[in-house]
Amino acid sequence: MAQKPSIPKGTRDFSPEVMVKRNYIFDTIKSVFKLYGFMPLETPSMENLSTLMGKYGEEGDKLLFKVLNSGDFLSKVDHHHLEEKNSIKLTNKISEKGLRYDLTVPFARYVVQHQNDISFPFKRYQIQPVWRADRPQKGRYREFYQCDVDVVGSNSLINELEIIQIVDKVYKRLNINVVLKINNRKILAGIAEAIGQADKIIDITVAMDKLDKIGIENVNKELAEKGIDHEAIEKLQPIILMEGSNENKLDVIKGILKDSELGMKGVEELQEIFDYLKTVPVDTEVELDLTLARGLNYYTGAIFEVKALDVEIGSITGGGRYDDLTGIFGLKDVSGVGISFGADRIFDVMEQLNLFPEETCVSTQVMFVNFGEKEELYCLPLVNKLRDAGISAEMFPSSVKMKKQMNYANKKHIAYVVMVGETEMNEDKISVKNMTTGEQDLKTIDDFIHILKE
RNA sequence: GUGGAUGUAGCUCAGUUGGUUAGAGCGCUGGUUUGUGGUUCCAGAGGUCGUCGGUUCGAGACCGAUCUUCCACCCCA
Repeated sequence: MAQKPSIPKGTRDFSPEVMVKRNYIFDTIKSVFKLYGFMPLETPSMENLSTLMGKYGEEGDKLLFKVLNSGDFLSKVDHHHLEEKNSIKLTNKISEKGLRYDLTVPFARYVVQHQNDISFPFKRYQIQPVWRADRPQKGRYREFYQCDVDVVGSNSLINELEIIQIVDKVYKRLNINVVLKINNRKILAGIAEAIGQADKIIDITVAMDKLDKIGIENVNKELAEKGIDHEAIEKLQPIILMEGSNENKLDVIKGILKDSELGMKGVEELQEIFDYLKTVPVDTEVELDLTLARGLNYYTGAIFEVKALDVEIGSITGGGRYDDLTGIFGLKDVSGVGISFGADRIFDVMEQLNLFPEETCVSTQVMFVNFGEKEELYCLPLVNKLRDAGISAEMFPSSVKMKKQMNYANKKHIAYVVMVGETEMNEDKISVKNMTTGEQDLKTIDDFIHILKE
């Protein structure tokens, strides 16, 4: 017991039962992505640290998993670096690779690296694990899967519309009730400008974003702690607490931002997206939330976040537009917009609400009981016949007690058990037992296949 | 990274102010039934009490360290 093996903190094994359900999520998401013309892409788990560092803010750098260099890496390090015991400086000397933190930055790197082979707009989806050296909590893991869709090389807000449609369709297919919150980084910047605190945009928006969680008093307290003066906080109140329809909010914010060129640009963008939205059926509620702030380190336009309505779990999907992500890697004027579905949290939501369809836990449809050598030889071709007909079937691999074989079938939720002994072989028929009703009757293999194919 | 809780059989949990061979339910194995699972009844296996160290005549209970899981902050999917 003491030597029981284990896995690192915040990582998980996925049992077959769980994998079937996870694949259901991945397949559903993938099918929607394909419907909108996105193509698959994969990038390595490891990137050069130079690609990753500085893209997620100071906090992000700390949460990067770094990979130690191979070989005798310490021998090349200067003595004074070792004696200094400065972890950050030393890290630069002994590690040059890191595990990816998200899929967006590696994607931007890919686009820049392969710019001559790509024709724009470039639409890709990517479903892979990412790693964060965060302290784990419920719904928060150190290794988790993201399902990203992005379009780069197009400024059109039709792309934003498509992202919203994808969110709508994915959650409709998964049967999860959600609200899609939308905001615009330019509006946030405009607000900061309008209250005379343009340089404090990050502090202001991060505090505003916590409204739902900590309430208005605490938001104001945090703003004051960050050095925002009373007058500015006062001006912010009507914005933070703004209610009403999207149109109303847009009208009000338009008035507030009328002197901010950038802010007005954001208002226009949102207006255009809402206009586009009127042309297609989208059932998901799209709510303009002026306190929404995400990915401020690289988003420049729209910001999206999706929350499940029936479960308390934080956001299950997030994204936005980034105008200059490829610029960091030397490719200017390539704007992108994308969104990321958090598969692990979606899983938790579906598990809690019992939304996985029954079929997802069914593996084998038909099991043949094994009665012995003679029967085995007789049944093997029959099992194969079922498989050829596209029916998943298996024969119990040894002629152990029947109770054990039945038990196996029962636990695996196998729908039918076929029994072929001496009597059946003489008649050239099989006994088929329906495991849900308990009914059992004698028929030919062809009749059985015919029934199953209906 | 900071602060706080937690850890006893495969699972969910009991275990009184430190005191003999640590319990229950579910699950598992076998039998009741040598061609019938999911329901009954009977029997059985399984724990160096997260790990390491300390206090004590004696520790599952107390102390320290470490790990896990969870919660808050930070940030985020």
